[in-house]
Amino acid sequence: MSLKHAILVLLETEPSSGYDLLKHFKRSLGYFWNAKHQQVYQQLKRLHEEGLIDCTLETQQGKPDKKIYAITATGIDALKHWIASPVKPNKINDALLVKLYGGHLTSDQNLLDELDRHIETNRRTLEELLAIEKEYLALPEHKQAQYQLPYLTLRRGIIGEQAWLQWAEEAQKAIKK
Amino acid sequence: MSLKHAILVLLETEPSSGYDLLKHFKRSLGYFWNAKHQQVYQQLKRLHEEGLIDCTLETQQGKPDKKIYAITATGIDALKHWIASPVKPNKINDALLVKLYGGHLTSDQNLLDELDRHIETNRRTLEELLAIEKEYLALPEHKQAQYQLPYLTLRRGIIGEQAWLQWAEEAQKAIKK
DNA sequence: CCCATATATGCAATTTTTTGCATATTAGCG
DNA sequence: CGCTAATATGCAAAAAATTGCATATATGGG
Repeated sequence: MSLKHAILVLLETEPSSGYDLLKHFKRSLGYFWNAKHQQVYQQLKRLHEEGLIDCTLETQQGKPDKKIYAITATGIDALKHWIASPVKPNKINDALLVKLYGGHLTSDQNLLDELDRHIETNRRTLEELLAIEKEYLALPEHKQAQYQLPYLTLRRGIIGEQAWLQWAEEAQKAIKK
Repeated sequence: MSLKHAILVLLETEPSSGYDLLKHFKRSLGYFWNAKHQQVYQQLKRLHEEGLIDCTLETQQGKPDKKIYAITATGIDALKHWIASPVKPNKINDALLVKLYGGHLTSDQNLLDELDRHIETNRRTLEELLAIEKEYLALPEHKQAQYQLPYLTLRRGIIGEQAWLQWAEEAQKAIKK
């Protein structure tokens, strides 16, 4: 269960509301950690009960009220502890590959269409990542050094997407024969 | 929930016991679909109740009895239906990257050790995949054509692992400065 | 002989995730 | 004025995954 820790990592950087976190899960953390809004709100509630995070109500004008969560000292301890211990290797469950594996049960056209859809998505993701990289590379050196580790996760996203697209092209050609 | 479909895909190729399937989940399907034994047995039970698979008890000598499951006509229909409809894009939850993202809370050495561990694992996986590829490429052409689609999933594994290792090297260098 | 490993399956409880529903405000568009 | 989208949060139920425990046989090594 690292959703918990993913949230703590984000809150350690900056106090945020659930909604803010969700935006992060769609952006910076998004390519390597996914969470739905219900999951985030539930987890925040639990983390609050466990005393790992604080909560302050912020009234806004023009917008609904926000609950701003901040990590507590206990929370930082828990996070440090988690970070210091080995993480389990990443579990992969890729339905597209299951589909391809059993692809003889459908038409090549269906497989190609499916591939196209995913290529579209992945291409867009790659573009977003490259745009963020560009921003990063435009930062002064000390800022770059500061964000070195998050940048490495970005690199993982970029390299991963590029490899995926390379594979997809290969797969297209093979199916088209 | 594609564990269900992953199992059906495997059973469509060949009737198997839960234990057999588990071995597949550790091998051929293993790099893109993971399942624990309890999950497989539970799912088999459910699929049987739903009438998507048949079950025959096979008594063995020297070994415990086996339940051999085979896909039914209804099962094949369900599978074809699933394969014909678009799959959801793959959800990624990578704890290693969360850890790296919050890596300033621990020592560089800890991060490097962690990376080493994962590199070790991924390198071994890549080797296994390359060994399987070698076998595939040694097959006569008509056999290769027959296994074209599973081969593409293997290629995905290979390309993915290579890219991961490439990234890991980059990350190592960056952390070592 | 004991122990570990491989074969083979499963229940029960807990935890986590997903799905469906629900609400309230403000801004902008036609 | 009604519609949609963005902002902001949540409950409840169902489904899925994980964890812990449990069992039974056979083989091979020390």
